[in-house]
Amino acid sequence: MCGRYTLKTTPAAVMADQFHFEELSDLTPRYNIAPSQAVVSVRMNSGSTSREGVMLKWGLIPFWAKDPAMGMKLINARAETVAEKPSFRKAFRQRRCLVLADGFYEWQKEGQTKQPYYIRMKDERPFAFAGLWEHWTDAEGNVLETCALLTTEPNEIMTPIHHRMPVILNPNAYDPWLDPTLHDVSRLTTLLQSYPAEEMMANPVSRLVNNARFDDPRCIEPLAEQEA
DNA sequence: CCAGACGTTGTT
DNA sequence: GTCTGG
DNA sequence: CCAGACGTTGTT
DNA sequence: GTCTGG
Repeated sequence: MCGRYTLKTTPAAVMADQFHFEELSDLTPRYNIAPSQAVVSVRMNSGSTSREGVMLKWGLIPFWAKDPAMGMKLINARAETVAEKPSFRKAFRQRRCLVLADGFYEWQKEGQTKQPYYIRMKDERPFAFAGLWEHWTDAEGNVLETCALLTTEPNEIMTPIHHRMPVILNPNAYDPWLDPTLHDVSRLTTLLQSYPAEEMMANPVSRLVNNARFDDPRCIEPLAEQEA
């Protein structure tokens, strides 16, 4: 699954260039992005063909939910079942998005303890998780825009670490994934592959990352295997 | 008909 | 909102 | 995802 | 054990 990630060396202009959305102003480097926080995403402008950058709260609240606490559970959606699940299917059909990142963490179980790993591209390029977004209105009429990240089978680099991994979209999948007129489930599902392991690298990191309040470059410092 | 769930990961 | 279970 | 709280009465 | 907060 994916429950923490980074978005660090990403000046707004570079992100706008790579992902083609109107520039967001306040991009500060992040080393420990956690559920419930505002995350940088890209979606289609409603009623137009252009992309827009938007901050979404991580943890999807279905539009029909009575209690927004539901969002604390729905941080991930399984790619294999997302088209049918009541909590996700409408968003899967109508509200797909990119969530921008340049690395993510997974915890490997070692007996009673867990070792965090940091996973990123070998060339350090930012990438896009496949996401869904939703809007929810409370009793006072305040609107919350929330999102969830899709997960899939692990690739060769992830298999020793964890049995799920986030869906990282191939750049040529951005357009169809974001296209609100595309509703063909099999075409959409085809986009949700495990990203090629050859382009990725993983290394153990300090347990400092465990604490979501610790948002610091030390989260991603490689740890030698023997001291892991 | 109404009531209650609606999710993932991981654990057993 | 929509489906399942009673 | 992990960390940390999980309670009341009464005081400041 | 389970829920909330980050």
